[in-house]
Amino acid sequence: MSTSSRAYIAGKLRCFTMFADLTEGDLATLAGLMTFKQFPKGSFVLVQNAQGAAVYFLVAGRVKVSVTSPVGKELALNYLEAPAHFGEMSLVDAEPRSADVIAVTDIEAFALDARDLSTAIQLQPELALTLIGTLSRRVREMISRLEGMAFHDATHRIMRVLLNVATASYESVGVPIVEGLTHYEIATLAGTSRETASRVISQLGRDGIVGTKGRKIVVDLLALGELLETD
Amino acid sequence: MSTSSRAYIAGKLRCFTMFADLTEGDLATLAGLMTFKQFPKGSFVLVQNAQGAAVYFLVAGRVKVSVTSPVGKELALNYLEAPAHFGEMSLVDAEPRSADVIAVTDIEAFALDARDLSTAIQLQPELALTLIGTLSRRVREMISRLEGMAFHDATHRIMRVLLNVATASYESVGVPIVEGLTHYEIATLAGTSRETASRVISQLGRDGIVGTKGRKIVVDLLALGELLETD
DNA sequence: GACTCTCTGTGACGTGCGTCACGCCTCCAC
DNA sequence: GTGGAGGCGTGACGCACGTCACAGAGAGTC
Repeated sequence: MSTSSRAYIAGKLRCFTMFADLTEGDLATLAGLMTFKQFPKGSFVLVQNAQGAAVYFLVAGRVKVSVTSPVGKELALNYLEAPAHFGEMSLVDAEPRSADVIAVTDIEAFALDARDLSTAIQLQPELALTLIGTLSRRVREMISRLEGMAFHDATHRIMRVLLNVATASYESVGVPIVEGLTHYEIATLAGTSRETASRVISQLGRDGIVGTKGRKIVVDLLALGELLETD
Repeated sequence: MSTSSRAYIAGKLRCFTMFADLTEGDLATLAGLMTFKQFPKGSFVLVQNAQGAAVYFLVAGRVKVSVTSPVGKELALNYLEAPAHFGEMSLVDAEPRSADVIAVTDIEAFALDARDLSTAIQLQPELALTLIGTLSRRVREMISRLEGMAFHDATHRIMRVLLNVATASYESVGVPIVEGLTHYEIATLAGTSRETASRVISQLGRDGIVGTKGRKIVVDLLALGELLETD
């Protein structure tokens, strides 16, 4: 790999907080372990049940993590935005990939092979802790999704999805809005059908909890939050 | 802590493969970081939403990991048998416990506080990898549970629970049997009601897929496995 | 053995929501 | 603009399963 592309990788890696405090030299070495990859919008970055043992550090774009049933039903596990990493589960065990990762936009990522993980961890022990942290967060998320499926009805789950997405949007952009997600995608996040998602959203509109401007949903965070408390 | 109790801890820790190759000295140091705890059958080892930042190394007994809804419905996430560890999710982030851990039998465990984690990892870097491995496995399990809830009906999920438990029993004892679990507990593992679990099990009995001897269920692994394939 | 407590089996009933069906929007391409 | 494809809204129907209810079986205690 050329020195200049290493410098390019190194620059991108700085965006990850876990690498922010590395020396130039260490960062360059780390960069040398990684390979740069690009995927067009819509392509599969990882596919469920395939072999593969590499973490991906997403530096540009947006991906969807999801699983699909034999009969074609889809359940979305997560949407990730750069900077983020995924695929870390294959690092230690040799199990096949447990979900699809699909590029929602054109994306750029760096891949770190499992074989180089221990080298990377020696360079930056913090990496191990970051991975543990990410995995912990994921287990927590999964538990709360599972609780949702086991304890709450579809209506409730749709509302929770809207609240989460709108809250995230409020925190990053300042507006509590859901956009760029179709009703189908909202449904896959809630583990229910497109029709049910549509019905719930219409009803929330009628109740004045959300406003639907064209294909965007503006959420009254307080009202929706309250509604979710009291059921 | 006395030298003798350290030796006792060290002995118990040897049972964990990740500590098997440590020198006596390192193991003793590690043992010095841990505290020994006992809990009687039925008691709560960890409680959901409580603060707490320690991993527990279970050296004797059996625990149940579960979450409970506000209205008292229960969803079992896992049953763990010594040697196993739990509570590792609180090590890195400061989030409250995301599930209850309840002693199913009298248990003994060693607790390692999060503050001592980096010391422990320096002593035995393998520990970090083990934690990553455990967490990965848990994420996988959660994903597959979630798929179950989203894609399959209650009948199917009950059958899957029976198959898993019986298979585990077959591998450890040589007999494909489900025992020590009530129908209620099976239901909480499948995320359904006690009545549904009962009905499914009776029906499987009538179909000759399982035999119910008293309060034990003997499973025809092949037949049940086939039944789960073809739906 | 008798008593008690928990566990199990099964009927009846109601309903949430998945599915099918179909017409109307919205957005983009040209 | 016009056309087409995908997204959305809503009615109708059916059934899986949660819930209530109660009787019978097992297992542990005295």
